[in-house]
Amino acid sequence: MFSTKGRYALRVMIDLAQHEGEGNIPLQSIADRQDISKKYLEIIVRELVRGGMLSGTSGKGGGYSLSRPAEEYTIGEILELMEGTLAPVACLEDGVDKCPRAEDCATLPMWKEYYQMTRDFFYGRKLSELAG
Amino acid sequence: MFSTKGRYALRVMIDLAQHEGEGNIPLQSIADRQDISKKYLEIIVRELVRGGMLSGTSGKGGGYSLSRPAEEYTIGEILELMEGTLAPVACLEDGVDKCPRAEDCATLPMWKEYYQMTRDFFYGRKLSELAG
DNA sequence: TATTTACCTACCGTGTCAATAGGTTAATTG
DNA sequence: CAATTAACCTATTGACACGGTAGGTAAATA
Repeated sequence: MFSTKGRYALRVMIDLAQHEGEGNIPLQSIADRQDISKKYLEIIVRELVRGGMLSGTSGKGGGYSLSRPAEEYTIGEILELMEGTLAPVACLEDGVDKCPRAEDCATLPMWKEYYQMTRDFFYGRKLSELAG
Repeated sequence: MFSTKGRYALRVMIDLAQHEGEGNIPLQSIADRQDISKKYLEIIVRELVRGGMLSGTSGKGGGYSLSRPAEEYTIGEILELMEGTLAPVACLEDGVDKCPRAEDCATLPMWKEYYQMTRDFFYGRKLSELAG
């Protein structure tokens, strides 16, 4: 189950995409539109900045703006940044099979297939599609 | 991310499917083969029994056995029983849209599509496929 | 200089996860 | 009947993440 962190991050990104070209967007206005506590959004936005998704400008006239055009973001990269991974099970994280039972695990192939399907799904969707 | 509860339950079900027709299988033997604490498996197995997946018999010669032939189980129903839901976001649980923003939510259609894909994936797989 | 806004650290209550401990009930076997 | 086997039940624990709040500092503009 995706956490609110991932879902809110997506909504912030969509909101910014919908205001593309309008310069810096103050977090307060995003919080108002999305009806999410600004304080909580600060945490989410900070991670987005650190992940290179957004850039923030301080001071009067400041706010946040997308680092790239909205068409150049995939939903997958945003979700993966916030959730840490899209893997359905821990033994698939990092692409490394660390489980000692991996060789004869009856379920691993299924998990791998599902993981691939999930990545295809979310990396195949652009931010601009959801914002439009 | 699927919890160990769901993953262990799957392994128990597969183990039982692999010993189909051998009568009651004591939990201890499953725990040994799967290298999982029997104590912890008790919790998982209890839920499987309550969900109608297994039946347990007490006493000497007792143990657990599948309630139906292995071909008649889907992976989806097992996972859903243990995890509560396969929904990727809370607002899709129970099939009820309780979110007040549902009407103009930019992400809801995507979550619905992913949910459907997930259900198709796991309900399209039989226990007997993984056990064989 | 005052205002605006991002940025930072810390904290907290709740809940779930994964697991352990220690017992009681039920059924079979000798 | 007694002993054994195995399911069944209740309670507890430590660790951790989630969702959110509080209060402050730094930077940039008017």
